Amino acid sequence: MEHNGQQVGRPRDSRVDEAITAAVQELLSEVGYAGLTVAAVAERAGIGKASIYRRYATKHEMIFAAIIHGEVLEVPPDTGSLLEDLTALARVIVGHLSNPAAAGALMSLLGEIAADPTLAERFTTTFVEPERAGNAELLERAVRRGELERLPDMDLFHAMFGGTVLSWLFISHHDPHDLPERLARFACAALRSTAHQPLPSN
Amino acid sequence: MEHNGQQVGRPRDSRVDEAITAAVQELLSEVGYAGLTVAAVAERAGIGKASIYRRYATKHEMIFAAIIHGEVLEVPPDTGSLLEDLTALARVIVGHLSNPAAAGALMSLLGEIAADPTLAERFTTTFVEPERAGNAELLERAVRRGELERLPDMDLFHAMFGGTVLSWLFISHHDPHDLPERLARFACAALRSTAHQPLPSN
DNA sequence: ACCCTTTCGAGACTGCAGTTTCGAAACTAT
DNA sequence: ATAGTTTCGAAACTGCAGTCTCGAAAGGGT
Repeated sequence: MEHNGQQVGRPRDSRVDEAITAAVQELLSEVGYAGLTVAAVAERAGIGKASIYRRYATKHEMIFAAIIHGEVLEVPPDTGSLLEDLTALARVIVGHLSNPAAAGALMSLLGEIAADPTLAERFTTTFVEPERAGNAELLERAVRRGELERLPDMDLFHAMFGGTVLSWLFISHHDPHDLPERLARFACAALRSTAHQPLPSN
Repeated sequence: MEHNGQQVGRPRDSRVDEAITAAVQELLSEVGYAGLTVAAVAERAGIGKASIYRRYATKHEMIFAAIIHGEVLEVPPDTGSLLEDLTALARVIVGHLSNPAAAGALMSLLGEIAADPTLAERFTTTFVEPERAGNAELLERAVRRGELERLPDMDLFHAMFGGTVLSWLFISHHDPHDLPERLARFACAALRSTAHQPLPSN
């Protein structure tokens, strides 16, 4: 019998995992999402395709894993001001989404996600939830600081903040240069306003 | 020589165009974006695949054309209230984006657009510009009505409003049921606030 | 030592879907 | 009529995702 959770058989070579994610990231920036082939990834990584499919069920999952590799969306440090905190947050998001390779990949991935509940689930727990929590943490700081009376509609705020950046970059195709300042000012004004009149219509 | 703008050669059969868009729309709602194949479209339309590729450079363009077929994003009628106008606008957007078929198609298309400037250009003039103009018209009504002192940062507002719906549906995967009311209330508060203190930090 | 299991790289194989080619048909101009 | 051009549907072509097999290697259990 086996001793504990130890696996029998030859253990996986962690360098293979790294080689795969590295190859995907490289090729993603070279040929883009649409031009990326599993065979090319295997060749670039110096491994067999079987080693890829032993880890990921589909090509999309492989790319997904490579994209999120170490992509922890960290909350910017406390600046002491809600406006500046939001500006910093917007800058982080813009920074992550400005990488043109990851950009197209993310959108294509969202297309896949719309048709694949499993992938959607993973995407939510990996990306959406942590980011939402980060947003909440940032706003809680403002509440503790006294800048806001209470937390706003967090679901809405989260969708609004990230969604605005997304739309700005990939739908409007505007220059992200001064987006952080403009968005932060807008969001800040909205937050202060809604916090004081939380349910104006009822 | 040719007489006027008349084309020489066999004229295109307009029924082919209609058959294509109809087949795409049907199949899109039956099998979704990922499951849609050009062969299936051709078969359903009773035509050859060449007739499709003579009209559209890629499968994505074909789907894009079928989706936007007659999909003019109309501005909701004047309700006499900014809040209700925004609610109606949000409902229109949610309505358009709630079709699960169009959902995946739009996101996949955005992925294509990120790597195809030609497609991006067409998408902008066909979708983005008219929608932005519609948003502006709705806000101008509020200004004329006296609810707002001036138009806000329209680039930002447009990205915010549509982007929030997009993120809400396709990233957060929340129920769109009460989104229009919540978004409209949020946007309304923000607009009134920013309009009264347009440049608070300078 | 000897088995058993699993991973490894390599490559062949399969099935499908996007794209192109082809001969026939439809139309205009001369 | 005839030539030239373009569209038509059918079928062939191409390329890739995904699967499978192979012999070798790396572990652990007994």
